[in-house]
Amino acid sequence: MNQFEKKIFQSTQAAIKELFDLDLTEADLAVETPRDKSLGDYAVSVAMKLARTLRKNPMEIAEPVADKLRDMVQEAETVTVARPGFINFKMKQDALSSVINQVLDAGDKYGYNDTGKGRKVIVEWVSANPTGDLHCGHARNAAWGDCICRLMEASGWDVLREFYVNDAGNQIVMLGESLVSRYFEHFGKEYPLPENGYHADDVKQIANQIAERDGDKWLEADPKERLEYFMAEGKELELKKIERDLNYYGVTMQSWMHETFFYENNKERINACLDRMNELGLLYEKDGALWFKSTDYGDDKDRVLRKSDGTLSYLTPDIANHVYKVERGYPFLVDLWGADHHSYVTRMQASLKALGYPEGTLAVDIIQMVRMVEDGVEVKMSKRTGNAITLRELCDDIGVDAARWFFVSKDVASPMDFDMKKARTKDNDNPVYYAQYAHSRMASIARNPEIPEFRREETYPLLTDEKELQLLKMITEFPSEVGACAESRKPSRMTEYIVSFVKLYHSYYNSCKVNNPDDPELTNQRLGLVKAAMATLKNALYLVGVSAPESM
RNA sequence: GCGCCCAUAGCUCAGUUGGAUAGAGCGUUCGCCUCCGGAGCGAAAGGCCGGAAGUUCGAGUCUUCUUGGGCGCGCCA
Repeated sequence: MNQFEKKIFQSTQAAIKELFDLDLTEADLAVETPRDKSLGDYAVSVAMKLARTLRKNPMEIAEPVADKLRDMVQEAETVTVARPGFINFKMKQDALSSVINQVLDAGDKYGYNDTGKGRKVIVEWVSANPTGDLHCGHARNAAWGDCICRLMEASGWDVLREFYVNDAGNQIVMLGESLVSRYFEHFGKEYPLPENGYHADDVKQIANQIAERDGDKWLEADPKERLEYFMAEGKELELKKIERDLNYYGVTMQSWMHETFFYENNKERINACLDRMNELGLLYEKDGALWFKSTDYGDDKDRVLRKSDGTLSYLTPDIANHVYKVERGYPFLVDLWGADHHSYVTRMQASLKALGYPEGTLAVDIIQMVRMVEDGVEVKMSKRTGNAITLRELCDDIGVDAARWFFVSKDVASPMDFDMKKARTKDNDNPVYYAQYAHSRMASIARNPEIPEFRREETYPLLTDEKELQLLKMITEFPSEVGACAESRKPSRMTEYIVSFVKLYHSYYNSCKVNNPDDPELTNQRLGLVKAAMATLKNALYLVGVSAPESM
C-alpha cells in the first residue's frame, strides 16, 4: 500500500468501527483504483461487502461512511459515492506532487519498501547440470529468478542467491568419459565416446583446453585416476563457463552449493536427515531399497531414497540440501524449476513436511518450456554449433536487454514461443526500446542546456495538467508496486507497470513542453517531475534487469 | 489411464488476488514535426474471456464437468 492507500484504509477502518462497530482487516477492505480515472484516484468497496452482514443497501452504508471520510482524509479533494456503492477519492494536487521530493531524496533507493520486513530467503535457480552450455530454457529461468531476487531485495528481504550444482550423479562420469575421449582424439588416438556421453562442441573445446595445458601426460595415466581428474576438471571448467555466461547476462550468484558437499564427511548431513526420518517412522525397506512413505504426505507413490545397489537417489542429498538451507537460518526457500521437473515438487515438499518444517517453508515456482521460433517455425538447433541455441548466442544475437525483457515480461505459467525475429528488431515492435527511449528522452531534457538548473521547491503547485497528475500518481504507486511484484514473485507485473508508465510519459511529452522560457517557474516544476519520473523509470528498469540508457 | 500447468481481440500477451463499460502492443484504417529526440503522439475498427452448469449483491478471476494444447508419470538426474 502506498501512503494514500494506507491513509484511506486506516480512515475507512476507523469510520466503520465508529459507525457500525465492526473491525475490518486489510483482507476485508482492499483499496482499489477505479477503472475510469474521472471517478477518482482511489476507491473502496466496503459498502458492498458489508451489505449482507448489515442487511442494508450498499448505498445507504456508503453515504454516512463517505461523510466521515471527507473530514478524515485531508489529502482528498473530494470523496464521492457512486452506484452500486463505491466510495471514490480524488486526491489534492499538493498531496500528489509531494512525491517529487520523496523521489529526489530516495534517489536510487526510490521504490524500496519494507514488505519483506527483513525476512531471510534463499532463492535457488538456474541450477543447470555442469555438463554443457546454458541454453535458452535456462535463459528464461535465469532472467525470471534474478528479477525475483532484485524485487525481493528491494522489498526488504534478505536474499541469498544460490545455484545447486548436480555434480554427484552419473552425468559427471559421462562428462569425464566424454572428455577423455576428446582428449585422446586431440592427440590423434582412439578412445570410445560413450553412447550417452556429451557429443557437443563445447565438450571438445574443454578437452582441447586441458590437452594444451597438460600435454599428453594423461594418455598413459592410470585410467581410474585419469577419469577422476577429467571429471573434476570438466566440472570446474563447465561451471566457470556457466558463471561467466550468467554474469554476461546480468545474473550474479552468491552461493554455489555442490551436491557432492553432502557426500563429504561420510555423508554426515544426509545421514542426519535419514536418521531423523527413520526416528519419525517415515522409512521402510523393500526389495533391497530404502523407501520414504511420501504417500502419507500427498505424494502419489512412495519414493526410493537408497537404491538396492546402495547408492542414493537424487532426492536424498537434495533433502539434505533443503534442510541445510533452513539450518543456515533461512526459514523461507524459493526454488525455480523447469516444467519437466514439476512432479518433483510434491516429493520435495512432502519431505520437508514429514521432517516437521512448517507448510510454506518451500515455494517452488515452475517455469514452463520455451520454444525458439523464427518466422513462425521452431528453431531447434543453432546454425553455428548444431546444438541447442545457447544463452550466449542468444545475447550476442538480440542483446542482453531484449532477451531479458522478453523472458521477464511473460508470465512463466504458460509455455512460451520466443520469436527471435521480433526480439531482434529495433523498432516499435519491441517494447524494450519503447521503455528505454522514454528514459533517453527524460535524460535529454535533464541535460538540455537551454533549461536552467533545477531548483528544489517546497511544493509544485503548477503541475496541474491531467497527465502530470497521472504521472505523479504512478510515481507514488511505484514502491507498493515493487512490493506487490515481490510478494507474488511475478516480475512480469513490473514490465506491465513500466509499459504503462512510459506510455503515459510519451503522451505527456507530446502534449506538454517542459522548457517554457517565458515561464521559468513552470519549467522548473516540470523539470522536477521529469527528474522524479526518470529516477522511477531507471529503478524500475533495474529491477527487471534492463539498462536505462541516457541516449540511444 | 493418472497428475500438474495453460486457453482472453487476426497475432503476442495483461487483467491490481471476486468489483464499476474486459485492457495494451503488433497488424489494419485515418490523422500529427515553424515546437525539449517521429525508436514518438492522437483516433477508429476489432471480444462476451474454449464450452456447460454452479457458488453470490457481483465471476475473465472461485467450484464441478467438458474440449483442446504443454509437461510429467524410473531403484535417471
